[in-house]
Amino acid sequence: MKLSDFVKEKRSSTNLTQPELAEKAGVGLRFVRDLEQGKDTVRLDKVNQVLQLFGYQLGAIPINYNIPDDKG
Amino acid sequence: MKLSDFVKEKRSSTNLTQPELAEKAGVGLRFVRDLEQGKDTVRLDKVNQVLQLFGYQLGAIPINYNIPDDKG
DNA sequence: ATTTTTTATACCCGAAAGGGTATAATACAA
DNA sequence: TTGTATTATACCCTTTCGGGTATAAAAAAT
Repeated sequence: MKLSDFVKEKRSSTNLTQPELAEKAGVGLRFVRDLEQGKDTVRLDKVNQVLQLFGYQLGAIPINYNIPDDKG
Repeated sequence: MKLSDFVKEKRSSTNLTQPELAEKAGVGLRFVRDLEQGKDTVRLDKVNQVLQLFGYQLGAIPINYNIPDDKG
């Protein structure tokens, strides 16, 4: 799953708007938008600030490896 | 496992020097060094260029979740 | 110990990320 | 349709990443 879609999905399942997520994560609104639009030149630490809100973080995973979701 | 250690380990298990890895990945030598030194303000796309050489990529993983290694 | 190889730190600089903000576009509700 | 809420795009500006390079430190080899 693409990172951009992952963030979108987690955000909407948490009922957060982009401005709310930005504030909670401590990043700019512009960053949240770039991230959800799939911009891949974003900074690692900023991405992690966002993911941390959902209990996730960036890590190296084998290509084509699927991370199990929260349900198992 | 920390990303910096992951890269170091993969690189040395592939018998590559930092300059060699940089060239193969298409990034600068400075970047490889920053990455292995644990700098967390690096760019996502550049990290992926490096990880791709080892068959890995960055992805959102649950905090405290351990990715199985190549052996299974 | 000495030489060679590899890695770490430091500097300069162009390019671009990211924040703020404004506006347009879209989605949604009434 | 009209009005509201949310998201997308665009601009300006400051900060800094990342490349190149040089030098120092460390590691490895002889």
